[in-house]
Amino acid sequence: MAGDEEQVFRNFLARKGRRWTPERKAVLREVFAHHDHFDAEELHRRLRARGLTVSRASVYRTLGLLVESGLVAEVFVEDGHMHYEHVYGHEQHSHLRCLGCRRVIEFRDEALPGVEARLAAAHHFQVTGHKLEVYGWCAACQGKEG
Amino acid sequence: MAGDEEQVFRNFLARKGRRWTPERKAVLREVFAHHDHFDAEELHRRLRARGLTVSRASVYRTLGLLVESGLVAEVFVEDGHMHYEHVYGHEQHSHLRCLGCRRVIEFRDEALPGVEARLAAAHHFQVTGHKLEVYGWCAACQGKEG
DNA sequence: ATTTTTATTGAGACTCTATATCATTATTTT
DNA sequence: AAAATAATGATATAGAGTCTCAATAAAAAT
Ligand SMILES: [Mn+2]
Ligand SMILES: [Mn+2]
Ligand SMILES: [Zn+2]
Ligand SMILES: [Zn+2]
Repeated sequence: MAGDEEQVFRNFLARKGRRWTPERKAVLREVFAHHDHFDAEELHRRLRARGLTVSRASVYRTLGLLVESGLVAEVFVEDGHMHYEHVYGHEQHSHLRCLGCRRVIEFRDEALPGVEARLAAAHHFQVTGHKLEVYGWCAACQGKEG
Repeated sequence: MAGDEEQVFRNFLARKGRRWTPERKAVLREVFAHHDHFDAEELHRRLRARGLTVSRASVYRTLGLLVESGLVAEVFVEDGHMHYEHVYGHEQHSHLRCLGCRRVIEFRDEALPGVEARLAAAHHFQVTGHKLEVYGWCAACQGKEG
């Protein structure tokens, strides 16, 4: 299960008639090298820092494929652009965000599966996932709102 | 409480040393004229259609102020840009989105206040709000995933 | 192994959303 | 009425993300 993301991605690509390339491999590896939230330009920078030449266009394109495959998820918009995280091999979780220092705390809550189930039943939806962000002020930032 | 948004906005502006102008009034009125989800350009178009001349810049600026005041909320990103809704005078709700036809269903779930409360306690957060989106396929769109 | 087919790449142009600049105008205060 | 200062609109600018296309490389066919 863990470390298996390459096989999952290759299967996904094969199923869609897409190809496995060194660029896609490099992006996949970098995305799964750290557990953190990142954006496209940062990912591009990291790859270059490792001496791997993957164009900006290919980074964006591969990121799209990774999201489509379900290995990676869009987490939130900050500073006017999307941020991502790898999700394959990790428990589903949500994000608690401090409006002051912008710190992000990951959390799991047992109530969410119930919410999904109720919605599926009430609206005849085939629910595939959800995104929950909770906002507020962390202990350190409380009272600095002005 | 309902229809009170003008007074709330004027108070908000006064408190921040900002001014009440015809342009801000026009934007506020248009935002509260319909209950739907909209984007900045659409709002601008609607104002022009009414014969009101408010520049694009002022639309974006006023939208920012409305969000800051809490009268309006950012709901989701679609087609690469933000969508909004007025929230003042309405019960808090979340959004169920069909990945096929992009239809949006509003819903309320009793579990959410509990989630907020548990997070506040566990992380010493002063929680101010949350945003929940649930994704899936509506009855009409199921099986068209390809 | 060679050839053929076709997806991918990279460079840069381009689109679009959103913000910044700044001279002019309007609101608020004195 | 005058002074102070915030807001406006036109336009420029920034930034994220997509598109184009000729060259290249992966996979399939022979
Ligand atoms: Mn996370
Ligand atoms: Mn809504
Ligand atoms: Zn904080
Ligand atoms: Zn649908």
